[in-house]
Amino acid sequence: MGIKDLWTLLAPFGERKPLYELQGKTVAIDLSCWVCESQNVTEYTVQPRMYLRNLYFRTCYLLLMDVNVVFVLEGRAPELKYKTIAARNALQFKGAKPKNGAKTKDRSRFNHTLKRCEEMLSLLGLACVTGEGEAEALCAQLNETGLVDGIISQDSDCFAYGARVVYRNFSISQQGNQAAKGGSVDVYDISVANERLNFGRNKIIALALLCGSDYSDGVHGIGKDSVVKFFNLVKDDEILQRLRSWRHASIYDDLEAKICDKNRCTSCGHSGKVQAHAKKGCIVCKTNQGCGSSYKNERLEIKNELNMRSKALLDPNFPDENLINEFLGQKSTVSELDLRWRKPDLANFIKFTVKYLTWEEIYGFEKFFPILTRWQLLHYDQINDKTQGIVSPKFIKKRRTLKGIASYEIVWEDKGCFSDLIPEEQLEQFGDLEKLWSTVEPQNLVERAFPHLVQEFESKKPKPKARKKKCAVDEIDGLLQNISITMKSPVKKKTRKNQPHTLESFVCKVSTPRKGAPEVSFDLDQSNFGDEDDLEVSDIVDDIIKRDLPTYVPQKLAECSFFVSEMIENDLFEKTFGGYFSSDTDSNTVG
DNA sequence: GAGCCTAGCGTCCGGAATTC
DNA sequence: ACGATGGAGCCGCTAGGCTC
DNA sequence: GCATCCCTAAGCTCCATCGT
DNA sequence: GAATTCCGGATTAGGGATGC
Repeated sequence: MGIKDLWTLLAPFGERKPLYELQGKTVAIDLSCWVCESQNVTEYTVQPRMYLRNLYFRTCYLLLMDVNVVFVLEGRAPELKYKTIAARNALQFKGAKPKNGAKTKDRSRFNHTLKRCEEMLSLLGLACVTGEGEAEALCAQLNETGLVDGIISQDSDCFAYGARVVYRNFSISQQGNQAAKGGSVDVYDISVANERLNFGRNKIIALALLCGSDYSDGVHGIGKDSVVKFFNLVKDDEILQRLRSWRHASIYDDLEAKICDKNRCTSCGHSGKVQAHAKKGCIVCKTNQGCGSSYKNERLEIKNELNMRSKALLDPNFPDENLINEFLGQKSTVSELDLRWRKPDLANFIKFTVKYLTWEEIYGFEKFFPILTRWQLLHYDQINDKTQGIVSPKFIKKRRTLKGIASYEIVWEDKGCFSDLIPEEQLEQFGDLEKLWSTVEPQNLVERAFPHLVQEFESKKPKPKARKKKCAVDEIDGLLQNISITMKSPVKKKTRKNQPHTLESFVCKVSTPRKGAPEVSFDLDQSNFGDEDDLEVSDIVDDIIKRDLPTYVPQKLAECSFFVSEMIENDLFEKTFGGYFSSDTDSNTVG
């Protein structure tokens, strides 16, 4: 699809990005690309309207992500493209033969498909734009004139039509390497390619002429490598004139004669044979043996261009001016776009999906309801008639966080617009009607549209208890004043899950009575400790180092083998308690 | 390609690899 | 009466297999 | 009854129960 | 070179099985 090998050449400039990068942007969508893509997924007979289903979910995704979308439909196909269209028809409707009389090379059937898409999009409140020619041509024009930030398309033709940014391989799938971010897209910015390789729109058209595109087969025997080599010699704005000059310019005859001249050295380009220059040198190069090699590359480049030229001129129409005009000619003039998102039509959408997607009414409602509520949140202040076709927020149920976005779960109620939409038995089967009427919306939108609801919800909700201040090590000093060491049985108390490493908990642990060991317990005023105390042995030791403890404290601690071994391991015991013990005492106690 | 359904995880820390 | 505790249920996210 | 070893889980919130 | 992201290993608490 598009210009042969162009995506390969542009690949180094493409970047896989998460879809949220499109947030706030305006994008033109080549609708036919999405339709073709979906139809290629499954056999037409298995799922004839996959394109509608995927179009719906993709569009919803973009709308809920705050992307302004402009769908562009195909106009009249250029004659140049009839051959491609016939081939595409065969592929798209595989398994379902066209009805009697249907032409295989026109778009009547495909246009019918696009019309159905347009109908569904209009139920979503979105307008489509139809160009006079190819959709990608209009998309590119919108992009070139700055009316949209980029184009979602699979078709590399866009660049030949003048597109600046193309989003390719659009996917909202939660799977793959961008799963966590929810969908991804390849971003191609032609200005980057132009900047780095002087590879612009004219060269892309030249590539289409030489290698082939939807409009032509290109020149037989010419591939992207030789074309790229040739492109390196010519500036972007000179390339098309250069191709035109192939047929008439006499310079090519001279170059051909020069290349074929057997009395010209292929290394330096001067008179004489390369072997002779190698032995006796070149007079012009002023060498006695060998010669310069500056002509070597130039000769290869000239040969490459002459080779391409000879192949191209076998086609009497080369270069095809119709094709150049197709890409460069301005077909439609669009000076402004109506980007307004109109009110989604819930009732007719449900009828539409029952008819074309065989969805149950309640499923259609479930899928469409969040679109309607989002539209309401975005446009609430602009809705004049607040009774028709909208719902009212009943209350905020709870706070939610979706993909890191702080949100509220809102329960809505119908003011009588949507009764009888869903058959009673489906409602009964569904059960939880509050769930059916709930949506999750970003907090900022809810606060803007329904501040009273937020106020009500926040005032009802009990404020979380203020956490106690984290206890810094230097604050322990005061706390330790309250410690009194007594000889009594330790209080057996089940430790809390994820209990912090408090001095108390540590001492309790090491003082677990063993046979023959004196029992030690610390009475500590626990109330002054914070919830998040996170003291480890090193913290405790640091603290002990800082102050003068009564002699008996380290002595008691020294009796705790666990504590001592920890400290020895960390080379802390000597530093800390060196002053309290003689070496004899040490050797008796430690170990 | 995208949704649906089901099942399972949910500690911290530090170094290596990758990206900017 | 109040706070601590434990447990059930839920939440947010990810993954895999299947269906539309 | 206690110590030791080995294995596994590690989210949050609400609510009922229990002890002080 | 700094910042960020991943991933494997470490840490901690708790529970169960086993042995003394």
